[in-house]
Amino acid sequence: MGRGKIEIKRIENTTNRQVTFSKRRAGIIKKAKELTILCDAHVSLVLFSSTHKFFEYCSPTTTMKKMIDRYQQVTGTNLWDSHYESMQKEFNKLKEKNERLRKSIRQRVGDELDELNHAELCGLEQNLSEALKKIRLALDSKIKRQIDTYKKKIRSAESNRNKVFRDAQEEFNCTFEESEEDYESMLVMRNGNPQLFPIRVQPTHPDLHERGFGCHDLRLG
Amino acid sequence: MGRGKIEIKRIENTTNRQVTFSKRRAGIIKKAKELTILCDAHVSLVLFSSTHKFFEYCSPTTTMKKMIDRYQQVTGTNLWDSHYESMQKEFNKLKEKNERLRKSIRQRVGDELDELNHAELCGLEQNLSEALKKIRLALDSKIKRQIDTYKKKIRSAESNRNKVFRDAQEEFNCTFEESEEDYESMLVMRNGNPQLFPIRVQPTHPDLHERGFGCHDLRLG
DNA sequence: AACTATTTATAAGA
DNA sequence: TTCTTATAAATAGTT
Repeated sequence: MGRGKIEIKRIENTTNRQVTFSKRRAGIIKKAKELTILCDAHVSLVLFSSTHKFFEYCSPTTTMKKMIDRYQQVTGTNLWDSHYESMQKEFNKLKEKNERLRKSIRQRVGDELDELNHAELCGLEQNLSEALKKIRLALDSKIKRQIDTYKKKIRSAESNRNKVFRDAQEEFNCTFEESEEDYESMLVMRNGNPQLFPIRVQPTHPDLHERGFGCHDLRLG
Repeated sequence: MGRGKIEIKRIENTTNRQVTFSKRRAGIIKKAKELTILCDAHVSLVLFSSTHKFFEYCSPTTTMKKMIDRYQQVTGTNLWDSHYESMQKEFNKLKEKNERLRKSIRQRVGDELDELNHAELCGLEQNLSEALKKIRLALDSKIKRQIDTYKKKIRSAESNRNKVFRDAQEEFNCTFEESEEDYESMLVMRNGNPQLFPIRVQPTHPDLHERGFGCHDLRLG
């Protein structure tokens, strides 16, 4: 379309090439606009000239980003992933580690033991039984500390009672009879429920089975 | 350019619109190709029809990814960032989960128990003691199965020995004296080391302490 | 950048 | 969809 027919091959004359680029660039962008309007289409067009000048057109009904997202959905390529390959790798490594940890916990809960060989099973048994010892020691010392704390509190309450008792005797200038029953009922009134801190005798507490442990979510997320 | 001039506005007739899209799509892609060749340009063109059909053209001298990368460089927009951010979030979530799992394992090994309250400690104790029961059951049944297997092998070896013995008697047409010592030594020779499969008597195996379990890498990676 | 002869694209019809 | 063809539009070469 012009004064003469041209062959479609690289225009060697630089000036001529640039002029043609200018003309045809305007032409193709006009075509893109018309296609957008006439046919209700979404068009994105990116141009770089041989001199690295940049031009673009994108249908006003969309954005470049949306077009690229759609492009990826449709073509199945994932340009983001290749761009962040190293991060993706780290992500997958972490996922794998996560799964191994979950598996380890599952085995420590007593599931999926089939996958372990004899030595591993022995190791696991040994490991758990030692952990159990530690946990029982920790539990015992915790309870002892708690008992000590309350013994102290009781002693302090007792001495306070004695003081009040003496003050009362002084106040009324007489002597009260002191019975064990009075003492017990007094303590109960002070501390509320006297059963608040039961002492652990059995190593197991079935009522606590579902609390805190044994309810880990072992799915991958 | 056609039998009649048309106004540039949406073609309401659906069929007509699709036909026009087809024709003009071919036209614009041809123009893109020509621009690429004539002017040594880089062109990328993405099209979606009103019926969501996808078409593309990209100069063979480049790729869609390169064009998008260049586009971002030139425009200064960073389309990757939003993707990067969401990925980073996911990554951190995964890391947190990972740390929680590691802590759980550390507590199941008997470390960092201070951070647990009384109820949690009881729960953990309960949980581990039940797991230990399961593991011991699994270990016992594994050993039983192994013993059975070797009993069978021994029986089979024994019957084979008897057969050989009879064959030999037949062969030489005479009777051999059969002693327990011969039998034992024969078995030893057949099976190699007769101590290969020691039977587990004690529930713990201190020599296996460091094998397979108890050596988890609990650092974050 | 403008002009214009010509080629090319395509609207409408088959 | 594809082909045909009259006509509109794009543009090569020129000014």
